[in-house]
Amino acid sequence: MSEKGDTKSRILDAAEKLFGMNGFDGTSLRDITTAADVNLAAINYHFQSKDSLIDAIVVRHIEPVNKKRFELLEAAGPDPSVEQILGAFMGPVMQVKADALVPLIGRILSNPELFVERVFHKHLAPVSQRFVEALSKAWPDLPPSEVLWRLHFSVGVMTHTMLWGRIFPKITNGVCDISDRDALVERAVRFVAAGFRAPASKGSD
Amino acid sequence: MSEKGDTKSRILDAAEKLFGMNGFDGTSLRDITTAADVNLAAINYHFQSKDSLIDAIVVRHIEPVNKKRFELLEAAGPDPSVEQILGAFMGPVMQVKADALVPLIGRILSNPELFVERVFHKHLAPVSQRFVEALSKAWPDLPPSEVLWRLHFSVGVMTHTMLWGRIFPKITNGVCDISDRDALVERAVRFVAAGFRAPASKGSD
DNA sequence: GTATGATTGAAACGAACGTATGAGCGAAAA
DNA sequence: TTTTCGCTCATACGTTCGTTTCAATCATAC
Repeated sequence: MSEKGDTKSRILDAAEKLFGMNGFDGTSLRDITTAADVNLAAINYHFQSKDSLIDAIVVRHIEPVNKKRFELLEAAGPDPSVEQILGAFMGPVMQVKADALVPLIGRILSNPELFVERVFHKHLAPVSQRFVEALSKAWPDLPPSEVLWRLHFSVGVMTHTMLWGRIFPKITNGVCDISDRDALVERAVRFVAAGFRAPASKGSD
Repeated sequence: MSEKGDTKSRILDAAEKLFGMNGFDGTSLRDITTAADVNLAAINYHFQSKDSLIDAIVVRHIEPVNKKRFELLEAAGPDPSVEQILGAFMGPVMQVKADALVPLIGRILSNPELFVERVFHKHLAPVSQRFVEALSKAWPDLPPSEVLWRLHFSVGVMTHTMLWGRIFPKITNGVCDISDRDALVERAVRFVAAGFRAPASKGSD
């Protein structure tokens, strides 16, 4: 078992691709089993339900990403720059290998219902906390609440870029192409890092 | 006809609220007609289909927003600052009156399928073009493609903020609250304006 | 009053969905 | 060989969906 082309893997591969392309609601289990060339019941055998399948996919990719995030943050030393911190935060997400995963991650991060209950509390709260700490240390003038706001904004930049990466070049005559992932991260980090260095608003609570 | 509480208006009001809360796929016509206290067939009588209803809602709100955007840009004079331009771009969206519309706008802007075919080409391409021009003029060092990238990022900030505005405060103990809309716009504009002022990447095509 | 056209009502349609069932298969264990 | 067990198969269940139908109702014009 567990060879590359077995049923379970084929389901996951097809599901990731289709969920990314058409969204979670826009993809039926029959779409997945047809694309994966497996029987419809295989999904309910290997996973228990559609929701559990989504969870499995999310967890499968979010764990290595977070591991990489912490590694990069550690590797940046005791006093990382804002660019290094944000690069560690955004890089592992935006540099995900398979192209099919790019829009999928956008879907996950732009789906509050799915996200809050099943992803945030479990997998992202500690990440958020750790990076807010690092950013507060690197930029002490900024109130913690403002750091959280700007990290929130940065997630928006990241999410939007990935969700639209497949479509946006088509409506801009190929300008905003995301195929060069390293350049993309550099560009995004440059943007949000400058945003972080903006002076704090007066009334930031 | 056309009094405040008539069938057509009640459908629109209920639909906006429910689409914002639960998404387009997550809201059935029966949900809408129940909330609006109208008959199920009323939707297919006043609008032809669910898709047309969505279109009607989108168009109803996107036109005044774009009108306001151009007005603010004009009012900023012949040489507006980056802050003024971005304020004109983001303000009318984020300052939308009814609270129910906030997540709805997030839904619209984070739904590529709906967006590209039915919204972008019709309603947003001219807006994008006009604001890229203004930003290029205000910040001549930046290549036009980089301006487009950063406007793209700014839309991400805006979209994410609105889509998560209802939920994010709950998972941050009330920190990122969006109820003060003016402060929100000021905060977001401050962030993205600083991002725009970052030096251009080397290999920006 | 009566006819007319716009609107609303209850009910049903076919299709697609997630899920469940139980027989059948093949390889490893006995 | 026989048994066992993980897995796949065709098929169907019950629900919900968007949409349609057509009779009933209402306000207005004649």
